[in-house]
Amino acid sequence: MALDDRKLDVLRAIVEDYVATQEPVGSKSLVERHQLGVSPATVRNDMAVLEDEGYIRQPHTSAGRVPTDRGYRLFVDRLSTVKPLSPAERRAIERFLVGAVDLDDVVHRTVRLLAQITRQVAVVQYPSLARSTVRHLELVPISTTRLMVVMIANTGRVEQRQVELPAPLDESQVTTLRRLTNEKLCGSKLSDTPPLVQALVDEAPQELRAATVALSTVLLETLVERHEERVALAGTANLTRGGLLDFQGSLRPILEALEEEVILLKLIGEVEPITRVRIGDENEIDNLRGTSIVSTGYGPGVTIVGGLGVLGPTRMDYPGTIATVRAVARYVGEMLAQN
Amino acid sequence: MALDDRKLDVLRAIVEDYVATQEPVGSKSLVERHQLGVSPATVRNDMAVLEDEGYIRQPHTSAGRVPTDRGYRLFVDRLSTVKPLSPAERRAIERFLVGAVDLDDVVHRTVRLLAQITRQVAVVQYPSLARSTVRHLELVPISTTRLMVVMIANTGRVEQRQVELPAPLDESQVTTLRRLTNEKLCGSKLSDTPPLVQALVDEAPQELRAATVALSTVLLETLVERHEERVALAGTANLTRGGLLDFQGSLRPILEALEEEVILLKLIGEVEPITRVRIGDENEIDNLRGTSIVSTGYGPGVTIVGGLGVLGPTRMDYPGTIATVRAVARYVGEMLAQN
DNA sequence: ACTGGCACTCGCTACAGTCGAGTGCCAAAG
DNA sequence: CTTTGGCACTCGACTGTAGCGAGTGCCAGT
Repeated sequence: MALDDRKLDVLRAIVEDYVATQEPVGSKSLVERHQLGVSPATVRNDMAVLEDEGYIRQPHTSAGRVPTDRGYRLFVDRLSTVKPLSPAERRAIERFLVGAVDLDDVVHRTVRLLAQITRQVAVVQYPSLARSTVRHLELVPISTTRLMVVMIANTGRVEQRQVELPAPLDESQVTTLRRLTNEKLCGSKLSDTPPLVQALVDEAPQELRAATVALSTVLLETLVERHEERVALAGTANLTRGGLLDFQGSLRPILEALEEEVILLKLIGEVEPITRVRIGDENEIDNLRGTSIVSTGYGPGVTIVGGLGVLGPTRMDYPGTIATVRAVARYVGEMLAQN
Repeated sequence: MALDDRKLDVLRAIVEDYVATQEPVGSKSLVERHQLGVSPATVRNDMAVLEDEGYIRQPHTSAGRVPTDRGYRLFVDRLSTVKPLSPAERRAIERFLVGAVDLDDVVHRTVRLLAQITRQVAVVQYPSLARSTVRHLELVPISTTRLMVVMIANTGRVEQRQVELPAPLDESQVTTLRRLTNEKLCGSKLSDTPPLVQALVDEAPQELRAATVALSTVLLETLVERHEERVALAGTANLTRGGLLDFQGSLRPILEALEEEVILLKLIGEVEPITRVRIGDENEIDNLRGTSIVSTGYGPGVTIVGGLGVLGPTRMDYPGTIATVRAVARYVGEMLAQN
């Protein structure tokens, strides 16, 4: 049976009430709180249909109805209207982000801000190295056989790593090496570096050949393969809101999942600027079924350099959360564009 | 009334049993599990005294006894013997830390290791900048009026910050400025830099005067005053062990406290190599009364460059935790000494 | 197609009763 | 003076019963 407009209205009302009260909602209280223009009995019939179709369910035989993941999905896709942020919220975002002093600062402020406004767990990915270009490579001698390589990306990220040289280099050799690497790599996207690094080795003068080999290993390993991506997390305390009613009582698996950077990256490591909503079981991570995740990409201008998002109970205020996540992503993009 | 040896034995037995079972311990089960050589009635008398003195208490009138903070304190100070780590644990520590590739890596591995072994929340402070010396200062031109300052400390930490110049500088001027700053600051302790930075400004050639002023502001602000200290955290999921029996049911305040870097620093920002144990109410942070914290300093050789520690329920295995924290600190020190 | 009425379900709360671990006290023994 | 066995008492945990009420499904009537 198809769902007519009124049934959709009923579903919307159920979602809204349940999100607000956190209690299963019955037919009577529904008609009281919303102008549906029909009697409780009619609503009950509609509810029976909605339940048959899998959009809502009863926790116990004689209790009210609760939306299912499928119900939330329908709500998000077709029933909710975007809720614009209040001017106060906009101002709060701006005030909070202005004054950030370096990339670390921007990311930390953003993640805290997001957690605070949405009152949920917030995750922000650092600008992805894969999508950055090399601004400068610095080689700092630590001893005659040891260099510290510092890479500065155009997104403001700075990565460092030590490299053990097979043979000692003197000051002028380091200078040459520094010039060569910078000439070769500056301005290129990190994901494009492997062939360039190889060319660097091939073209190096004989005396620097061994050193460039060592250097190239470290460059490839650190900048392309390894932990490459970083994330910041905030607002875990918000998981305890709703006194363990959400998350069926056990925060354990959620906290465990949140400790894994890899998992966080999967959640919010967006490539597209699209805002994505994952509801309950739609989630790929087993530990996080039972939670919903709203994520989006951000970046200066139209290009995307990283993702951010929030995680909360499936019973969350989707319109509000989506609006906030988008707004914060836009502001962060503007912040980055200024550098 | 003074506590004779047997009363101390009884206290020790109570602490051990309670830590193991997590249930109030009664006189009968005590004599069953320990060879005290006396009857339950005698133990009861001793318990009454211990309770008068404030070392133990009854949750309910007709329940067994539970140690108080004061009881744990006495236990830690006088009754517990250091529990040496098993060879397996030692090997696990070594295996886990070997292969760390840069400072970030060392810190992350350490904090996860600590959380895993103790099965509690672990906190590790990055080597304090105040206790580091400057190894190198790099100035990277981003535009003609903008520099990125990258400071590399001897502990491996790298901090960066952008500085807006009052007037454009050309390449050679930047080189001069770089040479001057490095000559002045390299090798000196960060806490000693303020006068040196001032001298740098005073001695700068006329044409670079304005630039050094801008630079000095940023240097002082970033490297000395600002977020200077960083910490890593892991194992929050361990808070949920013991199914909310610890922490009287609410993780909220604890998670909130753990989100504040300032608070974490207070907890483990040790200056001395002494291992410190804070039990329950001894804690200065209100949100964390009800938890215990074991912390110690670490560093290469005898000097201390940072702190690390764990946080758990007052009902924790103190001897084991203390031994682990110390061992991990020692290994981290050795790792750092190798750089 | 909608509505009012009605019987039914079932979780929640309150209350009473039982059980048992553990205590405090006391008088007797060492 | 310390230790011990005995004993009455306390009180939380658990169990079973009963009443309440929100909510449902169904059905007959409009």
